[in-house]
Amino acid sequence: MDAASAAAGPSSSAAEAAAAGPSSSAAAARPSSSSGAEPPAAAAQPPPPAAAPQVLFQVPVQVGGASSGSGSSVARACRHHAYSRKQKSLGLLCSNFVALYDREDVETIGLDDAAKRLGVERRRIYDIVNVLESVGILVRRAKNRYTWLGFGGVPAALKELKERALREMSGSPVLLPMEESSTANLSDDEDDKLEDGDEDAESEKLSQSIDNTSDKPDAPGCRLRSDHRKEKSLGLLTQNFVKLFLTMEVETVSLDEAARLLLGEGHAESNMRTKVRRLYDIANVLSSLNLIEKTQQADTRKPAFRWLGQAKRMQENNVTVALAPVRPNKRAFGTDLTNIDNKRGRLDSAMENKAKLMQGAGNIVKTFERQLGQGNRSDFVYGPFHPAVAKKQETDDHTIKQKERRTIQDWENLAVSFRPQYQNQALNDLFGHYVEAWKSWYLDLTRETSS
DNA sequence: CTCTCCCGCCAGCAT
DNA sequence: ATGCTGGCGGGAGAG
Repeated sequence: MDAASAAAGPSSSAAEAAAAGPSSSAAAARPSSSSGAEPPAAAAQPPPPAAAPQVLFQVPVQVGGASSGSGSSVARACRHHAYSRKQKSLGLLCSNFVALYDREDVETIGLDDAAKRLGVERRRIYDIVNVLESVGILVRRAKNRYTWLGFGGVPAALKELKERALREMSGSPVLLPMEESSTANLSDDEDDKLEDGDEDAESEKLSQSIDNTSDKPDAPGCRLRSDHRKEKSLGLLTQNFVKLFLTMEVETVSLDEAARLLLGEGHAESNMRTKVRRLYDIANVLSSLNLIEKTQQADTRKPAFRWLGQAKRMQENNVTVALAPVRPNKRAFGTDLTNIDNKRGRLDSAMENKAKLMQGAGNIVKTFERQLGQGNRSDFVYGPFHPAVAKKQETDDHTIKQKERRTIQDWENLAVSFRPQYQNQALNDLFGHYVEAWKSWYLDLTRETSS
């Protein structure tokens, strides 16, 4: 009740409606509940390599394939052990999804078909598909129909995402003239504005909703709903989450921080929770894609995610097959470790350095709030934030005194008007501060080095 | 206890 | 009207 009411209040109109149902439904829905159809042989299992076109996944677990008639004996025998969340995780489902479709002969995917084959509800497929689309692994073609692009599409998608992010940051007005007026009347937390122009190839899902209102370029009323909804889409959230990694040098981000960054500060707590829940979903599938991995922050031990950036698929036997040069010690989602990272040589080879980065990342929000509170001071320096471009190894011979400086050329062009355009005020401002800080730092540096 | 995150209701949009 | 999408948050499993 408390939760329900609390949730209902702050959130959107749709929220309370949902709030009403859950309790009852949830109860019935739980574990190996009844609810009509027997939960099929759960999710998943890595399909045989040369899977026949009609692969039907089986439960990888002890529960046994217990397909139809509810494997009475077995099921009952270990009833309470029968249900395991892990077997139904989005991550596992994603792995199976990929295993099922990542073949040359696959090109279009039907959601129903996928759901059936994987033995899950259609709803879950949407989750998977939305994030996969965000990273370019597939594209929505039509209702119920997606085209498989495969991992080959990832690099391009990431590149695109990164470019878009940088473009947004560089001040090029990305679009949405009418956004804010619209969100105003929606009682909902208008925390996040709306962002990118999203007419990029891969994100036609988004353009779709824009199409039908196309005739009137400035008819705010119409787009509102869908836009508002779109703003919160898993797909967009995925993209923004990824952008976080692509545009900042911070390697590790806790979902908490991510949520805050993506949400802004107006966070209505319940809102934060929701966002974090979504981020968990996203992180799970991104993890199964090996785009990120779970670790923990050096100092806090707080769980966080590290960007790997090398999408690769898992082989049935759980052996990961790299599609591109990947860095060594890989880790499966969920495992923890101390972050040892041999990827970037000297830059962060030092633990302290790393810890410091993390420390800074952890303080982003607080710092940001402080900044907000006292108007826009522009001389604040965000240590941990360095545009990802910086990773580029430079062979250039600059008069670089400090290691950080080595990446300057990469950013030079951005220096001029490094202005974020994230749809939410907080992120926007955050970047703004960062950029301002960086700019002045950069100017100082150039002044001092070149003269 | 907190952290994770599965689950399915149901709103909103497309057909 | 029907069907497709997918936001959402309850609440249970895992730690």
